Parts: sequence; structure tokens; C-alpha cells
Amino acid sequence: MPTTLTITPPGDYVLARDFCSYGYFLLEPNHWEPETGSAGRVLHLEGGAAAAVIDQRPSGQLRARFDRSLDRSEQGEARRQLSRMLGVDVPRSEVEAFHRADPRWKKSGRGRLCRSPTLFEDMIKTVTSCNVAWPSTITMNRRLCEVMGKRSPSGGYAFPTPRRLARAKPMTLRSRCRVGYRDARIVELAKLYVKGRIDEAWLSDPATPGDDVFRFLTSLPGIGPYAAGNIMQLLGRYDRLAIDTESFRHARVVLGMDGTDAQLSKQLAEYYDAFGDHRFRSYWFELWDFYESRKGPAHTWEKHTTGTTFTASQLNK
DNA sequence: GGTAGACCTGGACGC
DNA sequence: GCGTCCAGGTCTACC
Repeated sequence: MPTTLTITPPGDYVLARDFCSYGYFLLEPNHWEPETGSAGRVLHLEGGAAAAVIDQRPSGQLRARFDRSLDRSEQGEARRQLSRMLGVDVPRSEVEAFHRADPRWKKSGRGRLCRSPTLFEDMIKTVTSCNVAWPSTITMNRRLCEVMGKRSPSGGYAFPTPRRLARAKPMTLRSRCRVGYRDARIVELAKLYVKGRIDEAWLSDPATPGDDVFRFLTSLPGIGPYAAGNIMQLLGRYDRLAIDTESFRHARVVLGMDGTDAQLSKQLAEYYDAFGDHRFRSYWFELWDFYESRKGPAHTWEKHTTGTTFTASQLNK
């Protein structure tokens, strides 16, 4: 008998808004079904892969229907992974604190950002988003799942585990998953993960200074200043920006700034200082607002059409 | 500490 | 349809 789990989110939680809030909701093995307003995802659990379809009931509760039966231990793990992915673990009080710092988002209720079920997946997804156009990031993640991920009973693929990627040959990742020169860096990152050299509890601990986290992350293979900033927001640390070329486009087109990239970086830092510990969220929702002004609400985006159109040339039109 | 150039892929563009 | 150019962030070597 396939398992169905019920998850009670914070009272202000809206699945369509809070899941469709960051580009990773468009990357395999994540799915969003605009027609039914449901999310899909294959999770890697102790007993193998299991696909879940998640929707929100009129009561506000989330329902996750799996394609196989999960034992008690797997149910606990599935809850933990889904909570992280959906942002259910971000309490209402935190979203309200963000709205006090930046009231522009109070009306829409935005405050949560979609992320992956695991930090490892967030790290690899970030590496696949560096130095590449968005359509290539989509391809890399799809192929990583198809080539390296476990298959669920209903046929979808999970994201590969650290153990699986640590065993992979770099050339296989390059030729079959199209990750290019990122091949060895991905394998090295997975090996560090397997060896326990990446301490998620320490990285997530609010008591750990942000500068220490940033320094550690930039010491990892394939992770530079942009990737470290992005991983930090995925860790729930929103006090610093992740500056890439999209940031410069945003600075020029939306914020009306001018100058060299170095000058823009400085201006962006000064502008977002006003939002204190929430500066990444303020930055991100401005960016997301711009995308939605061009493409319509994110929860209406079709993965294989709208979802693939985020290229620099399209956005600059 | 700052910077130039290589890395790899695929979209955009010109013919 | 084909060939060429270029965008994209990190890393290494060099000054």
C-alpha cells in the first residue's frame, strides 16, 4: 500500500508561492504541475528511490503521496527532506521578521525560498549553475539524475547520492551528464561529503560566524565567491549577496545603476545594506518580481517551455 | 593582492 | 544547416 504523509506547515504557508520561489524548482528531479498546483519529486531514501506528489489541501495541510510504501524510518527521513525542500521548516516568525525589514513583500507574503532536500544537492546544483547559461544547468541536472540517480517504482529518477558521485569517473560525468570541466570538481566535492569533511550542522549553526562559513565554502572545489554566497542563502543565511552577471543586469535595468562591474558590486552592497540580515531575500524577490513581470507568475511556468527561457539574451530583450 | 587566460557547453547569429 | 562567436564563475599562474 503506497504511503501518504500529511505535513502541517506554518499558517502562512502557500505551496504555489513558496515552492515556485527559486530556480531550483525547475531543475530535475523537481517538478511543478501548473494545472493541478502540485509539486513532484523523487526522494532517495534508505530503501531506495520513492516518488512523491505533493499538494496543499483546503485546510492548508500538505499531502505527500508516494509511489511505494515507506517504513517508519523512511517516513521520518521523507518528512525531513520535504520540509527542507518546501521551506516548511521556516517559521512564520522568521518571515514576519523579514517583512519588518522589507515591508514590500508583506502583501504577497513572500519570504521562503525553495531549496533541495539535502545540502549536498544544493551544493552540486550551485556548481552546475556556475559559468553556464540556464538551459545547460537544466540539462546537467536532468542527466545527472538519469545517469547517476536511482529509479523510483513509477519511473522517475532521484538526484544522485554523495556516495554514488564520489565513485563516478569524471569522464563519465563529462561525456554522459554534459557537466564539462566541472566533472572532477563534482567528484571531489562528493568525496569530501562522504568523508564527513562538510559539517552541515556547523555550517547551519547561527553561532558560526558568516565569514568562517564563507571562507570554508570557498576552499571547496568548484566553489568561489558567487557559489559560496548562494550556498549560504540555501543554508538559511541571508545576510550576504551572491553576485553574478544577473546581479549586474538587475542593477542596471531595474535599479538604474551605472558603472563598471566593480562599481556596481559596491553600489549593490550599499543598496542592500538597508535590509540587514535579510539582504539576499530582498535582492532575490526583486529579481523574481522582474522574472514574473516578463513571464507571468512562477506557478504558471511550464518546465519545458517558460522554464527554459531564462537566458541573458532573452531577459535583455 | 590583483589580473589574464583557460576551462566546456550550448544558445545566438550570420551566411 | 553549418560554422563561428560569445557568455558564464572558478582556478591557476604570474606579476
